Amino acid sequence: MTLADEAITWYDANARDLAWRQPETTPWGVLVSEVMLQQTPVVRVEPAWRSWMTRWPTPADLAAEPQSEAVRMWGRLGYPRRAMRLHACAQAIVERHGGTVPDDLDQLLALPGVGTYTGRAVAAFAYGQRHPVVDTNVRRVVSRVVEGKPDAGPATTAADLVAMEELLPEEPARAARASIAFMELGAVVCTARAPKCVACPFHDVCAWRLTGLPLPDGPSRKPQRYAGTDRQVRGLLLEVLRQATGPVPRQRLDLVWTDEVQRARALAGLVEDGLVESLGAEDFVLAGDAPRGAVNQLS
DNA sequence: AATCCGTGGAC
DNA sequence: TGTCCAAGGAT
Repeated sequence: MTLADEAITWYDANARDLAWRQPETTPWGVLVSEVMLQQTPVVRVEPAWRSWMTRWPTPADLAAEPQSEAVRMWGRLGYPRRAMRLHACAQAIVERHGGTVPDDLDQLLALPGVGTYTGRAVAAFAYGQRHPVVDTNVRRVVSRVVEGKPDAGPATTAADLVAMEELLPEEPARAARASIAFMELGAVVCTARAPKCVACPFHDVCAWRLTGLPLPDGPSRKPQRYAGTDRQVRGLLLEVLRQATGPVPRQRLDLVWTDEVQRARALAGLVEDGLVESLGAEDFVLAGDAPRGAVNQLS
């Protein structure tokens, strides 16, 4: 039995029954799930995915609505520009691909918000193709089991893709299943903290365990701060704009954060990023909410 | 390559 | 409480 075979056997018996894993899920449904799962936990994605797919069952359904509706529907999943890009992605799918999610990896990678992980995930999980799919879970599992290291590097590298490719079975559908199995293993057993080695199918072959579960060496990389950052201020501003049904006066936005300089910088950033539009200089809306022709192009 | 980009739950 | 981290992407 290869590692992939072991992983698949384990997955067949232990896979979570997630909404987007139902056989009737469309490639669009897979794509939406993958974008939502970028840095957001499964438990928070499930209800959002159901609502999203009910409202916009196809790319054309989403593409026909303003971006602001996508950002509102996104709610508090975090990183709202993912919603913006998913909306742009739906429009690109309609324009370039006649409303069908492409099955070609290069075409997938050309879509807004679709990077190395997401493009491969859609090609493999929606279309059953044989591509290595490497996310944080896969990197951690391979790092521990194969390399004996407690943690993987911070981002997917070309070397990671090659290493994973060599672990995959030849048959495409089975390769895709191996990838989802490695991911699931990393998500529920070989977790970042407190891994459940007793429940792991690699218990007896894991290089990390066989060398005594060594701790990470060297300084860990800097934790990302959140409190007090522009990201927090942007989040507060956007929350107000999501709730609003009409233009929001600047004075209302002034209430969310006392530091005027930082507040102004955060708001300008949201406009720069295309999440917010200004109406005149004193009113703001979620981008897409503005009546046609009402947007002040300069500020 | 390093940083930025939201949010909430577990410890 | 503060820290860590959760199916990344873009620049």
